[in-house]
Amino acid sequence: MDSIEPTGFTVRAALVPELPEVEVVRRGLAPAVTGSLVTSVEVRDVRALTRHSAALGDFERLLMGARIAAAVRRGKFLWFPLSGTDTALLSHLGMSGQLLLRRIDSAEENRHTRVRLGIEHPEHGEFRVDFVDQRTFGSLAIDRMIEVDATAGYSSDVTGQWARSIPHQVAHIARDPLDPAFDEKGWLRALARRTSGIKTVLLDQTLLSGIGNIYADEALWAVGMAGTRPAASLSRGVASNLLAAVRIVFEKALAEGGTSFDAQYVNVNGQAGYFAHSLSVYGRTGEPCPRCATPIVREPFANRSSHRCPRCQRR
DNA sequence: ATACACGCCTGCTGGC
DNA sequence: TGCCAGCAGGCGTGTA
Repeated sequence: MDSIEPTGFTVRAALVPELPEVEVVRRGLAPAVTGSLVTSVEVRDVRALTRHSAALGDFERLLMGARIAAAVRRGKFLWFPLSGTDTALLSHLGMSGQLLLRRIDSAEENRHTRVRLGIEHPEHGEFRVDFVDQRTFGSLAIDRMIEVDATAGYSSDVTGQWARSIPHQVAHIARDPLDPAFDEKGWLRALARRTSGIKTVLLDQTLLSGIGNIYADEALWAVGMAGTRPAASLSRGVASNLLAAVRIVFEKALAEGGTSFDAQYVNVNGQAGYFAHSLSVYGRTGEPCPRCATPIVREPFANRSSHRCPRCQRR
């Protein structure tokens, strides 16, 4: 599925969705779903609802006939508040999830479609939204919104009433580094208390959200730091530089991901869900470091992998 | 409070 | 040719 050009730095692949990918999905869906009525709900695989609590009621019944008020994201969580209720349609794409917007009469089919929604927008007309997920780590749910203190903060790209509440399941997730209200000083203080490696801390969604294995490796390469370095050993200045690198990596990926309505239909490969990535170390084992040409190494890390330039990122 | 192992899941790849 | 181990890895849970 993933294809990597052997001589270049650009990867066109359906990699694990992290913050930029989820934000591209959000931007792609927002114009069609905002203000739309949910006209049909088809659950093809109940495993796609593992995040849904039956105690709240039946997923289909709660969603059918609802009107979507907004498309909101924090970190890798994306949700759609439902007008006139204290609930939202919540999504997490997991490892391989996609939310694909199609014309209602589109012939596009995917064998991993787990949930299909029909929606009707008052101006743009009818669409369907397919939740496609090969590895089924992703999930949809109807979740109750809980009020949040203005100072406790909340999410990105939201104004007005939707900034006052957050799905229950997202309450423990920290703001992401693109959120203007992200608490950088608080993050720096948290770093100083951590004995584990900086990469582990970057991946901790309760401290700072949106980073996964790919962008953690990329940001660490950008600042020339090994992920095993104890988090508490970073000076405030170095930690700030690392955070800046995370933001740059994210912004770059966002720019490459496309932000248009049409991006949901067709992308660079003509296959929705794919994404162009310019990666320096992730998945480039044995290839030359873009900075010093030393071969990139892959190392075991917490039951997965880390990619690192052994020269630029000395332990 | 913090740290870390584990299970969940499908499809592809490489070695024998 | 077939079989199987290994890999991709986010997140919630459980344990120390």
